[in-house]
Amino acid sequence: MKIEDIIKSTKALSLGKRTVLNILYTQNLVSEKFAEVLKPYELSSEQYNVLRILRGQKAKPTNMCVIQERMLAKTSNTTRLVDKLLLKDLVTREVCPDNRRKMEVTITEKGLELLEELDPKVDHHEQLFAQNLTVEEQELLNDLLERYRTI
Amino acid sequence: MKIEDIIKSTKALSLGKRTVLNILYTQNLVSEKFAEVLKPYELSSEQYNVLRILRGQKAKPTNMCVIQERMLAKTSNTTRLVDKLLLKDLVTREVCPDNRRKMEVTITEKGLELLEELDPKVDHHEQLFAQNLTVEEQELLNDLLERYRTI
DNA sequence: TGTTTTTAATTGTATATACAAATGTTTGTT
DNA sequence: AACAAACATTTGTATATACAATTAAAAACA
Repeated sequence: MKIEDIIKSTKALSLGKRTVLNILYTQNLVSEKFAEVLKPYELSSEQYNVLRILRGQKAKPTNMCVIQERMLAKTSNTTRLVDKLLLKDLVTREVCPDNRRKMEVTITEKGLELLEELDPKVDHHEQLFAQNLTVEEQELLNDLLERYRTI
Repeated sequence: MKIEDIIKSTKALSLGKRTVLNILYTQNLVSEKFAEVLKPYELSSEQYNVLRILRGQKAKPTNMCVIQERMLAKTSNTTRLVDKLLLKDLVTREVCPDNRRKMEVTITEKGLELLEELDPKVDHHEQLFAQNLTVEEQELLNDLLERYRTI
């Protein structure tokens, strides 16, 4: 569906505006579908993202600021996200012995198991959209986005 | 910058995952820059979006549900957004005389003036990104996104 | 050593989003 | 007319984001 029809615009949009709106709307749709995938597990996409980062660290303890810099949205609030994960026993948090300002966050066995259970569902979500384009088209889309966002 | 470098991924990502992350990250960046444009006017992007929709209605009174369906994020809370705009005298809200369930929201002169002042700054924001691609590439990007999100 | 600066994380406040429930109005049905 | 169903909006609660302020520890330095 064309973006003009989606926002029911009365007049034609400039190319620049159309591109911005298309990116915003596509992201909305992808995020919405992803939230549906996570919903049965009572996990928000931001919480999932933190777990994913912790697993990427090979389950080594990870500081708050490392988590923050690896998150897509340079969020302000890693503390409160980790709080939520702690309540569910998906991570542990301890004061770093070398530097007592830092916290060491580690994914638990339970957290790893949850991610493993989610892996195929996350793959499926990605394929839901990817299947609409050929491999070449996907590569092209990635390339265009990467160049588009260069400031 | 490649998406792998941005999230500092230790291992290579699948094409499907890369595309999802690229869309999420690009939208984040575009939205972040847009928030900067609006900040001096103490307007959030969602509030701007409501004003834009009301102007698109040629300043005719518009129901809450019409506003809602035209918003990119099928948000739950048009009421509270309109509340904020009311406080700033950018819109008016009255009970619809034909159907007392409905509300008629109208952009004020002050709201229209604010949008006019913003127009060139919004255009500039769009161009900031658009200038990185040729017209043909932008058309291609729009086309790929549109097809990608088809469920 | 004592003071200042920087760093890491947390907390507070305002705003926005998701979802469910509630309110009030209109429409449809018997 | 009385009751049920549908509709339009609002409200409540939990979560997330943006930004500023605060706390505590470490590093720099006079």
